[in-house]
Amino acid sequence: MPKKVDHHARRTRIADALIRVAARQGLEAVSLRLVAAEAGVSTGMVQHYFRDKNSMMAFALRAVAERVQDRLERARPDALPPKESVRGFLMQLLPLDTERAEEGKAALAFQAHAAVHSDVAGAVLPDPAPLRAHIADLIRSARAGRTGQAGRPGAGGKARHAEGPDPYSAAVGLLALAEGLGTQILTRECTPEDAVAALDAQLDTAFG
Amino acid sequence: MPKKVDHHARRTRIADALIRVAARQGLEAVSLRLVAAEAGVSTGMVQHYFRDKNSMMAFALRAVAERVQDRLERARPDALPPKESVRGFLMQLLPLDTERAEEGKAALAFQAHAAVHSDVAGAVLPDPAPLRAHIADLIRSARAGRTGQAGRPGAGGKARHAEGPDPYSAAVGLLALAEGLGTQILTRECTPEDAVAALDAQLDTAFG
DNA sequence: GGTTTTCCGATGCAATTGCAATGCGAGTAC
DNA sequence: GTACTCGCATTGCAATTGCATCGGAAAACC
Repeated sequence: MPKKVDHHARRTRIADALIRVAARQGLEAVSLRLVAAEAGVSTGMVQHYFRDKNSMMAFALRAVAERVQDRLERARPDALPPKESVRGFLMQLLPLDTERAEEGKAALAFQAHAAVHSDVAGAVLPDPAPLRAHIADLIRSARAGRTGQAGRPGAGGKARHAEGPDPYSAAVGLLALAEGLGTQILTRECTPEDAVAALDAQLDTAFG
Repeated sequence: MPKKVDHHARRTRIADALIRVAARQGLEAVSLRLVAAEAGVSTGMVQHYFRDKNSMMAFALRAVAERVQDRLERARPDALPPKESVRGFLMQLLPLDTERAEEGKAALAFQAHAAVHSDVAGAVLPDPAPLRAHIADLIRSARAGRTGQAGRPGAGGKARHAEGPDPYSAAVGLLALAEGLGTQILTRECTPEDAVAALDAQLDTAFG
């Protein structure tokens, strides 16, 4: 048997180059040759690891999604009170530094791509439900804590009192809000300060 | 002097074709020939009305923005109570029917484009501040009304009591939320029902 | 050490791209 | 009626695109 190479590593390296190009010049500028040049490899190698451009795009799409997911995992300080924990999550979704801005631009480009090519997106993108459920649980536990009951994030028990919106709707809203604020920051429709203020305001109401 | 034609109408017709192509296949698929074919004209005519592809894209970018703006103007029922008025606005931003879904896909594609080519976007996109200010005023007037004072939407007076988040942050949040929910609907991350529920929940808290 | 199988660089090709150049027809001003 | 100018269709071209093909080189297994 011949040379043993880490296929996944090679593919990821190429996908990273693709993401960089997409973040800098948009998906329209993504071509086999340009991606290969950005990755510092030959176009032949790109062809070797991806049967065609579409599969390369699909892999990169998954790669951005995983990158975001990874950052969320890393920023999971379960020791903090629920509200601060959720705030930590959502802040990670805002493009507040150059690294996340680049990532956000790539993610935005891929969102547009996914909206049009829903077939590849559906097969590759992760299910957003678990994250929503986790945040909803944190909201529930925070409210339970405020009324004296011990919060049990995993139990999914229903709070009796309604001192705020339905936790699930609040979770969906918080995530969508972070995403919307993120794209508005990227398109300069919104300053980072206003975005953080709006997010904090929404956090305050969601947690009662 | 020769034939007299409505330049703006021609350009708009071409831009509409571009938007249709972008909504169906994404901005990557936009080419002079395809847009011309979609518009039912020759590529020569497209070249006649747009010096190059970039200026055509810029014009189309402005066209989508104006289309959204027009729908918002049309859906401005000032007779309704403030909360319902704002709800009417925000609902128009959600892609709940096929027409708005198509428009939303095009808008999403252009957002990604604008995030990367901020120069053209900045020169062409409208200022989001007036809309935010209007919504913030509606929030203020609704709260004033609830404490017995007459609401004066244009006055911008500051409410003394804090029975909710800062109106400006609430307005920024509501608009960003609608945008985020809209893209999540388009990417199938979120059902329309969940989106409407999340939006209504947020409306309830914003208006106290 | 030979074999074999994977890796991947190089080249070629048909299709498509944005755009320039050319030409002409039609309609208006005179 | 004539001339002139704008409106636009056609054609051509260099560059780029995605992809197929070929060839060699390097490494693991016998």
